[in-house]
Amino acid sequence: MKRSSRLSIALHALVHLQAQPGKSLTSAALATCLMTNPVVVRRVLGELRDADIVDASKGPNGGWTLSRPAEEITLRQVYEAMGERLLVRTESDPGDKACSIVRHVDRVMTEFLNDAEALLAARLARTRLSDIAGEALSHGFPHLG
Amino acid sequence: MKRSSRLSIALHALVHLQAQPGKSLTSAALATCLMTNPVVVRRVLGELRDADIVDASKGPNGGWTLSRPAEEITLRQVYEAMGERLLVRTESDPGDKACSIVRHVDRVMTEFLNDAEALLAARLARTRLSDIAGEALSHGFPHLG
DNA sequence: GTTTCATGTAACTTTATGTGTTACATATTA
DNA sequence: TAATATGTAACACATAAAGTTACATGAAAC
Repeated sequence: MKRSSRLSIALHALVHLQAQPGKSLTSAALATCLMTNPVVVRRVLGELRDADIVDASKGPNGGWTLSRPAEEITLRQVYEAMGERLLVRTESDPGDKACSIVRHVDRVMTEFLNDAEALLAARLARTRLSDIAGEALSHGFPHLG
Repeated sequence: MKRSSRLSIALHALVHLQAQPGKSLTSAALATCLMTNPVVVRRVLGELRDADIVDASKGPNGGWTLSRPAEEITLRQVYEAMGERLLVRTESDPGDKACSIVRHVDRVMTEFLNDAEALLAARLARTRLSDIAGEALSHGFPHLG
């Protein structure tokens, strides 16, 4: 499988949960939908649970549900809950820091990436789970402008 | 070594080339500076050569030089020459496309990432190699604003 | 309380990707 | 023609993500 499909898996699972309000879905059921493994689902949703985005309950009739309405869940919350980086890291070898040019390039790139990360986070905060889930919204993503 | 240090290697090499105007540096010399392997240097600079950012010459006194002044080389050109993505890919498993939710999430994420990519590219276009190389510019990266 | 079912998590395997390395062909200069 | 540098294929190695197995823990239903 591709690298870093975790965010995609998370969103996919959230859309499924939102599509069945009040009903809890098990890791196994979601894994079937997402064509992956129940443990993978638990690992991803576990991070969302720690961020109070979803709830997990054990035992019969247990499973996963949204902690709050889809209108109150932003993509930024999901993104930050997972500790994912949308931007690749471009750091150098640690043993390379003796070179002043390396340090300079690293610092310059780090500043750029930090700024860019904040920019993207702000954009993600504008989109709610309900925005990407509804059929009515087949127009796609709100444009970055 | 870390993931995706290619862009860092490229910038580091370009700064070195710019610091020695008119003088060609060999892959071996650059590899020593960058604490990596000559072949790695050739692989990275080879892509910049294809984009007419650097020139390579063989034989004695051969090596690498900038194709044009550092003021005329933008980070966007470097970035695009390398086919690098600053943003991670978040696509799903190909066999997963039967699910309409997967397709929808993928499309939505792809649109967002494409927009974000264009945004970042525009920012990168504002920065020239000469901006990050000069000692006078110890103030860091031009802020994204 | 016991059974059942679902999450929680550790441990390991598999797979993908980037990087390091060796080897050698090709081209250019003296 | 000898020396030197790039160009590139082929392979080894390291790392990280994902898949998998196994089992402990907890909650509901009977």
